Amino acid sequence: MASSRRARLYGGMDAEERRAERRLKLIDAAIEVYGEVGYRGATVKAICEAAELTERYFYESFANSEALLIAAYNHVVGHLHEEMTAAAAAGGDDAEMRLRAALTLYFTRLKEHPKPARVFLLEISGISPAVDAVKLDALRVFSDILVPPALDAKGSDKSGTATLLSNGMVGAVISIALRWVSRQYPQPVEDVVAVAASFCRVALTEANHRQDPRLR
Amino acid sequence: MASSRRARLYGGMDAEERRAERRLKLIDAAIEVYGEVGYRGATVKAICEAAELTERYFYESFANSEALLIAAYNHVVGHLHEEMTAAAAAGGDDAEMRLRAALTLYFTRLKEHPKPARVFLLEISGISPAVDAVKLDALRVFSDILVPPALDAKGSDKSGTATLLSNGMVGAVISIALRWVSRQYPQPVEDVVAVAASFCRVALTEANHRQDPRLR
DNA sequence: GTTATCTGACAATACGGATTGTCAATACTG
DNA sequence: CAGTATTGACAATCCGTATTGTCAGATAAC
Repeated sequence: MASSRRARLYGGMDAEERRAERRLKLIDAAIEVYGEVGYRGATVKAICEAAELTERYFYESFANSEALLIAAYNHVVGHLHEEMTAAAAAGGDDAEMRLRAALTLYFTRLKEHPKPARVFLLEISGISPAVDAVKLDALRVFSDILVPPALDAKGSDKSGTATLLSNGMVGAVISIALRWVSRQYPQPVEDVVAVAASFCRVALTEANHRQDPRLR
Repeated sequence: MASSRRARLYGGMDAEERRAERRLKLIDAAIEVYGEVGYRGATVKAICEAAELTERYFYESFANSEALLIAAYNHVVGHLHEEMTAAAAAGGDDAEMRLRAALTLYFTRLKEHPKPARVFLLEISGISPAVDAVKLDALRVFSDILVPPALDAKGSDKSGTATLLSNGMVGAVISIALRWVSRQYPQPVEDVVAVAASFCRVALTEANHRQDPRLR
């Protein structure tokens, strides 16, 4: 019963496995095509051609273009965040060190993969409420990786200042990244990291100052 | 000859004047409609209805939807920047004071006009290269208003750090603004200004530190 | 009042892409 | 090998909007 008759194998693969493979190919192809013509310029047909699949398989895995965009975004960003978290952990106990490690990894990857960078930095905005929600979620994670929310800030922030700070920080980093990418990396990674870090430091230190307003 | 036969008057207006008036009505209507359904959801027809004009007049003044978007953007942002410049000037000689004055005006206006705020903060990105160029230009102006480029920084920045700093600063402010607007203004203007200013201060002070790297 | 100009409503056309459907070719199973 | 599941190519349909065109009615000039 446990291994009830499985679906016919093709290329040594389960029906499920084949489906999963096609799904991945579509995601990879989408990233590629988005990078060429942007999300808006990307037609279902073009993506399918790039994936060497036909439209039928598109709708097998995704309800519509937007679903694929979200899947592709999560695919890329999820992996990136994992790497950043690992890099931060490897950075030791010092908040400053971990921050720099995470940022360095971030900008390094951005430089290694220009195509997805452009799309997922820029075009991900304003597509639809669903996409925006996904992006907001990712940005929250991003922020928490860079500057982990202090436990002791729990009660001391009824005003929502912490939210503003983390917004600003993420906005600064993303904005720097965006321009750096679209100008094709005019500055070395270290310089970019240094500047980005100086904005993150605002969120890092300002949160503490807040505890004792007299410091400012 | 000087006052050669002008076009027939309608409603006491020149042909030119009527055209200009229609153009303005279209821009106002566009801002309204964009605010309701977003730029992408805004059809030519809907905008024309809101403007109480027919499509014919749309194409009289604009080559296509994108042209109207750009015109509307420049209309709103141009005015805003004028006001910010004035506010900054009224702030006196102190860079910090001028910064706060400009930011206060900025966030105050944002709160007064939620609809255009959303569109021109968010949806303006990634429409097309032409629109992006217009936006980049506006952001440069914005940056220069907040933190006027120091004259003495001329030679000391071959690395493009100043560019990175101003990108980050603008990114932080815009990002804060965006979320603040879409969350319907949870914090008072003063708090938002204070946090935004702390990010701007990075660009303000970091530029100086750069002159003597030992300071950091 | 007559005529030329301008206006508003709306029809006609054009276009591009999403989504679904058909069918023959191919790859596996027994 | 015969039979069925699976695939790939592509046609057919659907849908919505941009853009252009038509025409009767309204408005100003003389």
